[in-house]
Amino acid sequence: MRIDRLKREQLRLNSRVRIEKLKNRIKYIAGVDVGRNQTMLFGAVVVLSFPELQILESTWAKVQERLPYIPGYLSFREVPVILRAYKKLKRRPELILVDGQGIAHPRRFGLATHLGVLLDLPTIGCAKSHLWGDYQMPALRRGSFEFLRFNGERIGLVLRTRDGVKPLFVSPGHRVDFEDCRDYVLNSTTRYRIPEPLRQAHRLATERARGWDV
DNA sequence: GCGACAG
DNA sequence: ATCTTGTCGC
Repeated sequence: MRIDRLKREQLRLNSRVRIEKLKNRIKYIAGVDVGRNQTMLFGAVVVLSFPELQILESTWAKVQERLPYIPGYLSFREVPVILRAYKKLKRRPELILVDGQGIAHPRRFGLATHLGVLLDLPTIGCAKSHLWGDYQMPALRRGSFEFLRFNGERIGLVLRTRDGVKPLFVSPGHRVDFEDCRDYVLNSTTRYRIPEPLRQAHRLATERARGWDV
């Protein structure tokens, strides 16, 4: 079956994943997201200054959808259009926030990890809901978190980005560690649940998707 | 067989 | 992901 080939590809690229502390101080942070309209996928990338969080540049691209959404294989559906948009950027972000899981995935290869490995750039997965791992609900205060675990091993964190609001499922994508995940997600989140780079990428992706009529 | 299941 | 009005709570 075709899914078996995708699974083998995840396992093959898996050996390149590195979970380690970010080396450099970040000045450019990006957010990427994908929107849909009929059979078209719209990928958006927005680069912001850090820690000011001012928008510096944004690009987008559209492509025909190739695969349906299959839990565990989201990256094969969304990575192509994200790469297309990414290539149009002039600036090179030093860290990318991705709408989806990092290593908090059945084969430790979620969308953020897949993108990070292909670009060989630091990435953090920020999912709005749970996919993999066990956890306890964190306290209600912004900044509170609990580790996401699989067989006792840490694979991410459930992080409260706003007081009393549903937490985010954050996990290392590539070249970052758990502490980086907490630091950068919290420091790029202002008055909403979603970190600013992702909010902006989502705005652009849905705006392009809605304005598209075959 | 049953429940879970990023976007 | 996307479709959508009202509504609950600070």
